[in-house]
Amino acid sequence: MRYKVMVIDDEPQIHTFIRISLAAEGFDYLGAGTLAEANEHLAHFQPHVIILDLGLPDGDGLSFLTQLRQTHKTPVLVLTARDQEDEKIRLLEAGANDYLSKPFTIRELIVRIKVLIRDLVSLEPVDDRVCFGALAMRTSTHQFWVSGEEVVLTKKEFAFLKMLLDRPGQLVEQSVLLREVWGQTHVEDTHYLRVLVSQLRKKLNDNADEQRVIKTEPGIGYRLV
Amino acid sequence: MRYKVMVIDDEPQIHTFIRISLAAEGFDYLGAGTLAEANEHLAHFQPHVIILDLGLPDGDGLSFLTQLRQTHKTPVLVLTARDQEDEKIRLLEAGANDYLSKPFTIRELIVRIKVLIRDLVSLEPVDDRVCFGALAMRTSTHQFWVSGEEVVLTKKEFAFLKMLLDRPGQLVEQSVLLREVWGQTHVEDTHYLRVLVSQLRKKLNDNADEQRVIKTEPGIGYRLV
DNA sequence: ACTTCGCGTAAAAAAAGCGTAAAAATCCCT
DNA sequence: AGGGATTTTTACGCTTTTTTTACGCGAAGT
Repeated sequence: MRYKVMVIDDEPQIHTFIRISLAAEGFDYLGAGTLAEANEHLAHFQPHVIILDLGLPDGDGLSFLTQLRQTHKTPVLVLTARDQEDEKIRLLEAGANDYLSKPFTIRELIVRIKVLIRDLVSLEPVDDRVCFGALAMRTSTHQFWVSGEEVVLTKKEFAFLKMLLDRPGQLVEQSVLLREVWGQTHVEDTHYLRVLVSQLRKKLNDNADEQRVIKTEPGIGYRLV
Repeated sequence: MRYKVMVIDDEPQIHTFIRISLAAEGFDYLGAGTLAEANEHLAHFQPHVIILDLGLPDGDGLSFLTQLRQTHKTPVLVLTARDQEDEKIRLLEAGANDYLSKPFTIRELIVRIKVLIRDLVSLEPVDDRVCFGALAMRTSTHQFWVSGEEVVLTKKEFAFLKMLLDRPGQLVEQSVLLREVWGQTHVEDTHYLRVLVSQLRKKLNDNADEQRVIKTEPGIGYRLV
């Protein structure tokens, strides 16, 4: 199992340092120079750990973190130039899992990454099957079942249902679904959701009146019941 | 749920500081001055988190940690006087989950304890149900109940009731409600409130004269009773 | 006693939101 | 490069929600 570490920083030097050290430890490296790029990588490669440097050109690290935590629990280690206590506390409370202020040694960074993987990543279940009522899903093989019958889903359909199944019974907001499935640029295109849900319900035979599995909360989002 | 934090240190001053701060956060404090004492507590009280200062009179912290990890996975935060990198790395690799070198502020210690609890101890999902009298509401699923019966609410109705339920029994001003539910542009459209409350009372059967749950404070706002 | 103010209610009008179908564009294979 | 599957766009009917409007009532003030 190779773990993927995403590094978000705008200094190429830092990237070089970290990349070499990560490789030496057997980790895969994913580089991002901007938050936009980071969001791209997040959707495509699903990193196991994120190293986030503050003070990026295209946005504020704290709000990136807050937004990330709405959908992901990926461990985040924050790097910062200033050693300011208030900031430290705000970030940790917003969901950061560790914090390192410059200057730091690369050795310490690597050890802390390894601690995050040891404590938070490697204990996740190996069998990634998720169930809810008559629905079942396995991410690793991209399979989906309704009452034991396999149903073939498209990429978007799968991503949508995964969002709901990862939060069984909970309401997931439209904007969250749109951002996760279609990307930041389509957070307001709610008609995508309507078309997809309609299609999905046809596939799942989920039109038995008033007892739908995918429940619409008008104006807010969807949830499973 | 009260979390138990064990502090292992031989300086009484540190104990005092930490004990007071832990109490303020709602955590239970367990003090140990020696490793022998720590082992006692461990067996009897099963703490959720351990704060371990190095350089204790009766033994070496590293071997304590190594031994602990053979049987327990209780999160450990290590405190140390020296900021020596080799030691840091050795400890983290031996199973410590976080590390803080002196001098540190008590605030940072507390925040890091809270992070350990959040990330490693309290993995159970939180139930965000809020109750007041016969009313109950769960934000995460957007559900609402009156005397156990679910009542379906619209977006505005839900937002309005959430404002009142978040401040149980307290008076909430009209302008506050309007700003929160309808936005800054409608802070003076008090007729919105009247229409919505009327409709809401119908839904909640809240017209039993003079004993309404949603109480009007004429000219000021609303509150729950 | 009359006016004024704010509240509650009802009903109509407007807006927003949903589900569906089908066409157009795009993607992704071989 | 072709062709089927997928995604995006577009349009429309329909329901629900929100906003507007109107009116009656009672309390407080003049």
